[in-house]
Amino acid sequence: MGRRAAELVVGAQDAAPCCGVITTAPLSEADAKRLAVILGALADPVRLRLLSIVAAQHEVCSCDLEAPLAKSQPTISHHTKVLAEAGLLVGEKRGRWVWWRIEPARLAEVRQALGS
Amino acid sequence: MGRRAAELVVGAQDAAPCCGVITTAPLSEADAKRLAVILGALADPVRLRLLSIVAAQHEVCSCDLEAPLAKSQPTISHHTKVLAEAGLLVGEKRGRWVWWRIEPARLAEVRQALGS
DNA sequence: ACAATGAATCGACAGAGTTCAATCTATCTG
DNA sequence: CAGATAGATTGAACTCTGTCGATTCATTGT
Repeated sequence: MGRRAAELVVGAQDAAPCCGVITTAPLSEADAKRLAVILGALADPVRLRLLSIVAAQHEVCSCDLEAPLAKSQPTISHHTKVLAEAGLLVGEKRGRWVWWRIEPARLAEVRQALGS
Repeated sequence: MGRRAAELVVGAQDAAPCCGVITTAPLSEADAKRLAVILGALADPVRLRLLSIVAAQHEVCSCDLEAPLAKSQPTISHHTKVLAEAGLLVGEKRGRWVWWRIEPARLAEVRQALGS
């Protein structure tokens, strides 16, 4: 490996299309479950604020989230993991740091699933 | 009271404007908490399917939800209550039955909170 | 190689959420 | 009024989730 900082995308998802529109036709159990996981990732005050902080700054280091969210390092790590697994956040490891950014397409999918 | 079936709206909410847009600026703790409650109401496979069934039929009786969702009567009652308290569902009691319908404005609020 | 540092993982614990049987309440029908 | 029925409430069992201290892993700089 070179000395150059590796650019490694963390938490990249298949980005499954995910689910139908709930106001159009009855959801299948599988679609409902998939959508519920994503909405579950959003349904937490700390994660919502985390997302909003990242969105406001375009890109944020994990280390810069502990203070504004007033949570411990393991807790921040847990929340970023949940959001990344839901495809809402993408992390890029640069050296010792992980930089996070929003995945706008995923958020758009959720909005669409919630009725065009 | 007359013999006529009372038309009583169940679970009507203040319909608080609820929250800012998460992709615009950091959310306050209060806004994050409010939005998390609504998203939490959505973050369940049974409730998502319940919503989609109601939306597809415009209006549905509680009694007609047990079979398609394969849940007990108390469980259905619990879920409709959660959704009504979140302002996503509105119930109208007519005689022995409660008829539920979607509150599209609330769903629109959630979509807006999730980005433009 | 070694010390320092940012992040992930593990283990434990408290609090919240889902589910259903049993029960209670309200309403309709005979 | 009595019986039947739709829905709400209660209580208990079980699972899931958020949180953090301690630890481990990965990377950087000396």
